[in-house]
Amino acid sequence: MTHNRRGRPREQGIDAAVRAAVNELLEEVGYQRCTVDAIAARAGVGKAALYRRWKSKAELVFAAVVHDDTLAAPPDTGTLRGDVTGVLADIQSALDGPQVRNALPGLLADLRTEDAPATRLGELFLVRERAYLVEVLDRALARGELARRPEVPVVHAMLLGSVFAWLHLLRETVPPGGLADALAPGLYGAIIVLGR
Amino acid sequence: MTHNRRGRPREQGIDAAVRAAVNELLEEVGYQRCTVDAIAARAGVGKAALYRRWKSKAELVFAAVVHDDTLAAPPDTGTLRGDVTGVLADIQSALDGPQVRNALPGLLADLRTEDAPATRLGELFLVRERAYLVEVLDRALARGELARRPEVPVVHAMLLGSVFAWLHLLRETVPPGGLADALAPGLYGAIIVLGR
Amino acid sequence: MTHNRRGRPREQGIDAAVRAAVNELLEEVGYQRCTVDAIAARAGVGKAALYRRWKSKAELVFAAVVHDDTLAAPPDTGTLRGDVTGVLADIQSALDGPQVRNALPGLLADLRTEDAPATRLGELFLVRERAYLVEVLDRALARGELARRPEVPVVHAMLLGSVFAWLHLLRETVPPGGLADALAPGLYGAIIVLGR
Amino acid sequence: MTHNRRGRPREQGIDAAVRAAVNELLEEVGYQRCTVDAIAARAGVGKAALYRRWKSKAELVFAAVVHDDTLAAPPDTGTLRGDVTGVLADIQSALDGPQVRNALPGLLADLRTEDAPATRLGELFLVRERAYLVEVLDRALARGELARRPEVPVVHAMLLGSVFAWLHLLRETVPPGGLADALAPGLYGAIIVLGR
DNA sequence: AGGTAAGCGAGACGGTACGTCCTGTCTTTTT
DNA sequence: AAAAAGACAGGACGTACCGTCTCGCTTACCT
Repeated sequence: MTHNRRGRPREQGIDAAVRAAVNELLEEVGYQRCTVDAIAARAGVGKAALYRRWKSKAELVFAAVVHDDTLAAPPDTGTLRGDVTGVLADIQSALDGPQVRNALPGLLADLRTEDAPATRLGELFLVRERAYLVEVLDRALARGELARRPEVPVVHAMLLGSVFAWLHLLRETVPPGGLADALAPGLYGAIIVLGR
Repeated sequence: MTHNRRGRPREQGIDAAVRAAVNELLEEVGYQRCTVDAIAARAGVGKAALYRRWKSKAELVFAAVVHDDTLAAPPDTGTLRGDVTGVLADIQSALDGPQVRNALPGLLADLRTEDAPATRLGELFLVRERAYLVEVLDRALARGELARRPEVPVVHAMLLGSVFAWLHLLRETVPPGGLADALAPGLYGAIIVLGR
Repeated sequence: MTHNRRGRPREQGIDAAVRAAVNELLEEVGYQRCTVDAIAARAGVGKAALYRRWKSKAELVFAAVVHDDTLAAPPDTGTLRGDVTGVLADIQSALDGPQVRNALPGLLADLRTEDAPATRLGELFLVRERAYLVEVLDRALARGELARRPEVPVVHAMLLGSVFAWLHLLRETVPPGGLADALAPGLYGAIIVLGR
Repeated sequence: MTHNRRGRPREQGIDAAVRAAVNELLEEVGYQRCTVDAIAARAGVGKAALYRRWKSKAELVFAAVVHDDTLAAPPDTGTLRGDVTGVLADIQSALDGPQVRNALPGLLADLRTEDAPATRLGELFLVRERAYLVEVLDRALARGELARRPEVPVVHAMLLGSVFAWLHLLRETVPPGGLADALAPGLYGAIIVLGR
């Protein structure tokens, strides 16, 4: 359960208002100039309410940027090829979008600084992503598309990394057919080779 | 030529002292707490001397962290498989190491903020990397290992992204056989499929 | 009567518990760090209960620090000289003591800020003090020790101010014979001169 | 000497600009709402420049409010009676005035909180005041107006305290003839009695 | 040989953000 | 309706860092 039964309960609307404020500010001014004071002001909220919920700006922004429905459902398209495309599209939808695109580099930098719980939040996201991946691979095994399951971290790194590199390292424009379609052939091939 | 002929010439030892100071500090305290003041103090140098050479902390750290011999020689091992492993090893050697590992996320965040010349430095690195990649692919074409040259940005994203994700997103430990060897099979397969 | 008959009656012990908590905290940490939250916590009381009784921290602390028996009885020693010593002792007992000594400066600062009713509390205290003073002077007139009654505010300022300055401005240690005895001769002389 | 010979020297105008800003703000909004940020903004100065010179808001305001010429010259009027009036006028001029009047209570409260150096600043002022007092008393001894020198702290408390109480405790309006003239007769009488 | 332009270490400067703290109010549930 | 608990808005404080500027000094080039 989330908090004690005694005392005034946390106000419901605040989380939503903050999430909205953060996303607006990220889009308008980017991560660095998305100030905690500005967030509080735009959300009509005191800074104390923010720090009562999140322990730093980084965690706050992370929580605002990662929606619950991100990576909501593992796709099942009937073929490994289709599933890989689906996973890539999910990853892209999580890493793309004006807000995340602005936030991610700063977030990576700030979360790394924080003692341990950098893990807490990031892992939460990655763990779910990896679970989807395992499911996709297991389905392919069941279908006979793979003879054995490749190392999951390797596949994870290739899929997640390819999307991330495209968006944040190479800073290429997203190709007309969609990023997932551009990356899927090669990464599908990689998985097939690893699972032979 | 780098500057006017008049006046006192720039002192020679400073670049080396600064590079050393930055690398020590990155390893000891990470990027965020690797302060410009701390760098200057440790290098026994005034801040003005730093800003005379580099236009921001990010460029300074970037310059200190990227050695000239990074990606020095394009590997030629006789096979695409071997060349891919070589490129991956080069990428790893550029992204790994205690300093870069600490610096990279912060660097990505700060360079993104800076107006245009974020490009200047980052691109310089990426452009060379991409040239090596083109050479590797062309060699494979010449050998008949590939029928056509895959989209270079796609290959680039897969290779660079896989290493980056392993080190900075998934934060996995480097496997005993080496990261390049772990990633090479799948990525080699991907290139083969794309070049068919 | 002070409040409606309906609903739960105000709990009796609260005033005493708060007074005790305030005095403990004043002694332990001083006025500024004697937080309203700390008072409530130590008294085992909600903050609302405090603000239902007093309209600000300053009034709360003031009420806790001024005992009812402060300046309880106007001394009558038979001589002006003795009466002055008595008044001084009363003033000292009101301004001295570990709690008041810690509280007074902060109290003065905060009460001054508050709109009008700063007066309400402070005056209450000063008015009673002044009444005692008038009585003392009138007795001296009746005895023939004074020919005319000196300006009361002047006398009041001299008596109260001397004690306050000793304790809070000069921060001298209280002399062995007692502060009242140290100050009485001079101030008695002053009154005599003024009443000649 | 005021600072090291190396490095950029402290800018001269800042102290004056800050002093002016503080005095304006004290008069306009009082001590509590005379914010450090507001001071910095009005003085056109960064907060760092303030905290480089003074270690807290209280010390900053104190320094701005106590001019060097406060209590500049010990008066010599030829008679103790005149000298006492002069000292009282000096004290009043130090404690009165729109700024000091607004600042003093808050200052007393905040300086008391700070560890030791509350002393540093306050004492500086009191020590000079006491020195003047000693000189006045010694002159009176030399003239034969006093047979022996009264306890200085007692006299100090009476003079300083009377003015302070008038202005900050009783909050009486300053009488038409001037506060010094109203208080001088009684306090002169007190000193005479003590010095008999 | 001396002037001068640019370099140098040191450190102060304006600006900006962070995270903490505290006050006075409000909102729960319980009594 | 009052109680304890504790969340809320607002706002100040003091710290930290960045990139710039200003000292007094030093070093090489160019007259």
